[in-house]
Amino acid sequence: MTSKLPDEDIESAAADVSTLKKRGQGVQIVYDSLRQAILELTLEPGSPLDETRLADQFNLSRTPIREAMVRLSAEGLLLTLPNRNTIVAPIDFVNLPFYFEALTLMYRVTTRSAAVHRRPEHLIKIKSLEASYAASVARRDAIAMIATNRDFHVAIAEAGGNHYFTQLFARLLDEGRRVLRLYYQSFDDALPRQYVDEHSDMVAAIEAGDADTADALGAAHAAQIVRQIQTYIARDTASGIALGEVLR
Amino acid sequence: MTSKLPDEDIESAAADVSTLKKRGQGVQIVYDSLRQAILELTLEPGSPLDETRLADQFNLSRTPIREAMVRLSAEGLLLTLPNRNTIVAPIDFVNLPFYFEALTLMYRVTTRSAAVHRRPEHLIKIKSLEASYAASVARRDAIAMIATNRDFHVAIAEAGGNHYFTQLFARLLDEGRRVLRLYYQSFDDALPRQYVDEHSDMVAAIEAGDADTADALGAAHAAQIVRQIQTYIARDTASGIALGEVLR
DNA sequence: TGTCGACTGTTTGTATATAGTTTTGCATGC
DNA sequence: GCATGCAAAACTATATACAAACAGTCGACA
Repeated sequence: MTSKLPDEDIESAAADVSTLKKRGQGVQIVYDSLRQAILELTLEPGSPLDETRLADQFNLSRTPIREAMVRLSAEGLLLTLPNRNTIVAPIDFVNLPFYFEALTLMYRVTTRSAAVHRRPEHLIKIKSLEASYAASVARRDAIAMIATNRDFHVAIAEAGGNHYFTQLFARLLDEGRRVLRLYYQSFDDALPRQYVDEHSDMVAAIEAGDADTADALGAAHAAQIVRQIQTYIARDTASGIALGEVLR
Repeated sequence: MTSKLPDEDIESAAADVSTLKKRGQGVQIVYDSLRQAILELTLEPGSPLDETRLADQFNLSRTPIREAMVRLSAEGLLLTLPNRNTIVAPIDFVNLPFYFEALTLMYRVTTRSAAVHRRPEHLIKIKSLEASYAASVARRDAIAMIATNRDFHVAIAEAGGNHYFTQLFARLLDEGRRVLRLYYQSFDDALPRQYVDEHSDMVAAIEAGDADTADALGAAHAAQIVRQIQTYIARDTASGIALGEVLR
């Protein structure tokens, strides 16, 4: 199965804004579009990006395209092969254990910090995103679920106030969006409901300022996710299908 | 006091390689030069960078200069003001407590992980850098001390094997280089000797595979550094000098 | 004398052109 | 049938050109 070129998807995203782009906005539009396409797997891991083609699709010159690509490379979402082309960073299943380790630590640290440093405006935002997540679970909208779940936890991290943690955590959650996207493609919605409850408990602990409980809930939440993904991968690897497309 | 333009410093660095630069090397050279200049405070925090001038100094066009600057911005070492100029990122003394929090956690996590995952080739590299650090302390070479100390701890993080931790830790240590540079300007060399001993203990714990001891030593090492910098800043803030230049 | 506004110079953001490298396809020889 | 070498195409890295935005200055007017 040869991977088709997802020209139309990106092109449509570009066409929406091609008329009202101003000086200084071009790079941002390209960056946002590509980033979203990568994280939602519209652009498959490993697929090549051609500067000239993207320039045509976005109605820009190659210069802002390159700048957006450099930024995405710096974040690890793209891989630049010198004098060769640039590809979407493959999902690194080999290092998944280290990913889980980092993710778990950040879940704990950010939730704990939020319980200590949260202020009213943080709680408002967190609760709003908690509701958005619950709504997307009710709608069984997998893409919205993944995106709002990410935003929910980033909001908690922001309440913690430590910019270094927030940034690493956001990067981990984004990276995780790609794995989760694979994951959610093949299972019922029983577990997301469980997440809704866990989110609710976390918010309560944060609001109460109970750092230890928040920490424990963060750890449990992380363990939950890790266990599910591991189960999924084990099952999938055993049957030997589907992942081959992405592993390459 | 108006900040002088450190043209010559960067220019000399550029001149060294201007003759033997090849396609694909230009951006890397600019990136490395600027990065080093920023971290060693040759380029003062807050000082502006002019693309055209840098292009002249490096004998390149503005395109590779911009690309290097975009990468440095993504790492937080530069601050881009849209349609205005780009400046060296100021040192954020306000968020220093969060910096210390992150640094301490990473010291603990990386040292612990190293004790678990280290392999012979890691130990060889770590010991080599430990010796380099001791040598630069003996020479009372502050710049080398700071740089090798950074490399020593990054090597430990690499032995831990978790790329996410290594990357955050390296970024924190680099950011710290700028603070330490201020710090080392005004004190005797008694404390670096203490660091040499602490490094030695850490290596021993890592080699023995004693994770808990390694963790504790990492925490103690971090606390040591934090306490010293806090003392320095408190004293300096009290006297009201020197920091004004950088705080702006 | 102070304030507002147009003008000018400087610098960035984007477009286009040029040069150099890698890949790919084909042809030729073994 | 397969390997090897050459040529052309494709694409990237860098250079240059152009246009928009902002900062500072000077002058007009209140």
